[in-house]
Amino acid sequence: MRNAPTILHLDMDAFFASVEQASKPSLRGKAVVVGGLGPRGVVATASYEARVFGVHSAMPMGQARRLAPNAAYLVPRFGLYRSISEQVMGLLRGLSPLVEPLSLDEAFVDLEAGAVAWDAASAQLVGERLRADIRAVTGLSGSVGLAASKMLAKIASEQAKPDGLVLIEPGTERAMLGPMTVRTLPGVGPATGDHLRRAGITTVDEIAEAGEDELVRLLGKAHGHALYAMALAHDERPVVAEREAKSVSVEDTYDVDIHDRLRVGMEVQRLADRCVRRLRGAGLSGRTIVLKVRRYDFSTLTRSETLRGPTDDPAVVREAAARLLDSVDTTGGVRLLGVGVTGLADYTQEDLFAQAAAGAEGAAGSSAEEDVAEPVTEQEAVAERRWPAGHDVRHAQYGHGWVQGSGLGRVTVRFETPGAPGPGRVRTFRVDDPELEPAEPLPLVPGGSVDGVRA
DNA sequence: TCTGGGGTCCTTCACCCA
DNA sequence: TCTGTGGGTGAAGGACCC
Repeated sequence: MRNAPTILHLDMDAFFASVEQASKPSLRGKAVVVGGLGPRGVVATASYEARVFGVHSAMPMGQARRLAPNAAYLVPRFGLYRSISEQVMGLLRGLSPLVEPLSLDEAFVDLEAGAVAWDAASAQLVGERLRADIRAVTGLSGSVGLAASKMLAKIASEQAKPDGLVLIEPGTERAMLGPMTVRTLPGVGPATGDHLRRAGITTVDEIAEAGEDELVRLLGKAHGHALYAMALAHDERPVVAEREAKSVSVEDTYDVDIHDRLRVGMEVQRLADRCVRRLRGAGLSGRTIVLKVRRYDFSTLTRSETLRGPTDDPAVVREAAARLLDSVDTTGGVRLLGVGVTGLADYTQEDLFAQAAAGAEGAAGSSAEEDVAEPVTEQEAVAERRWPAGHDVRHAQYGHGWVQGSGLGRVTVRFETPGAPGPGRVRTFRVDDPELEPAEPLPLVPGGSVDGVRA
C-alpha cells in the first residue's frame, strides 16, 4: 500500500434524484423517488429528503409509496444521467489518466499517476477543487474520499456523504476500521454478514482476531483471504482505467406473470434480439448463450449453452435461447425472462455448424438487419405516448415543461426550466393534445450542454 | 401492490482427457 | 490393463455491487 492518501473515490450524492431536482425547480428540497413505476418496480435512488421517511434504493415502490405518499415519483432518464456522468468523468480524466468508473455516479482516480497530488495536503486540495468544479459544471454535489487504497477511499467517501470530503491519514486506518461493522467492508452483503454473525464475528476487529485460516474455513478460499486482508487494511488493488466487458445481457420483469408457453417463447425471442442489438452496438460477439428464468415463486434458474465459436447472429442466438427454454418448466408462470451472452470476443468467428442449421431452417431469408430492427407495434407506439412521469415535454403555447402525472386520458405538465428561480405553473391537457410533444432535457447549468441526450 | 436491471466474481460438480 | 489424479472446460447457482 502506498503511504500517501492519493487514491480518490468520488460518489455523486443521490445522483438520479439530484439530477431530477436540478432540472425541476419545483422539486428542490422535496422528497423525490426515482425508479420503476410499474407494479413490480423498485427504488433506484431516493433524494435525501425522501430517505428521512425510510425510503432507500432497492426498496419495492409500493413500500416507498406507503412510507412517503407525498414524494414525487419519477421514471429514470438514463440518457440524461449518462450525459451528466460523462461531464463528471471528463473532469476526473483531467486529473489523471487512471480513472476507473464503477457506475454512472462513482469512480476511482489515481491522483499520483496524474501527478496532481503526492501527500495529504495536495490530495485534499485536489479533492476540494474537484467538488467545486463538479458543482460549477453540473450544478450537483459529489462526495470525495481520499486514502491510500481503493477500499479505504470508498469507505471515506461513504463517511463524507452528503456533499463532503473525508481524508484518511495513512497510519490511522486500522484504528478507524476496527470498531466498524463487517458490513462496512466491500464484498460483505446480507448473506456473508449473517454467516459471520453466526460465527460470533460482527466487527472488523473480530475478523482480524479470528485469523486467516478461520476466515477461509468460514467463507472459502477467495473470499476468506480477501476479507482478512481488508480487515487489516491491506488492499493493493490498482486503479484500472480500461475494463473490458465480460458479458452482455437483457432482462425484463413482467407486470403480471406469464403463463402462456407460446408467449414465453415469443418474449425469449424478443430478448434475444435485444441482446444481439446491444452486443453488435458494442462491436462484440460471444460464444455462450445464457437463458434466465425467474418463476412465479421468485426461484431463479439459468440455462446456458456454449457454441463452437463466437456469434453475433440474431438467428443463432434466438435458436440457442429457444433450445434452452425447452429444458425449463414454466408451469405456474414466469415473472422474469432474460437472455445474455458471455465468452465475449471483439471479432466474429461464426459457428459454421449453427449457421448451417439456421440457414437450412430459416430459408425464408430476411436479412439479419431486418431481424434485429426495433419492433414497432401499435401497442408500443401507444405506450410511447403514455407520457412517463418526469420526462420533458414542449407545448406550442406554454413552452418547456415536464410530465407531473398522467391518467384517465389526461396529462399534467409543470412548465419550468432548470434555471428558473422557483416552481413553474401547472396545466393539464388531453393525452392527444396536438400542441404537446416530448422534448429533450435542458442543460442543468446555464451554458452547459447535454450532448446526444436521448432520455 | 414484495422483491429491477446490468453486471462481476466465486464455488461446486460433472465430464473429458492425458 | 486398471486405477488414481489432476487440469481444463462447461454448466448452474449464489453473493454482491450500484
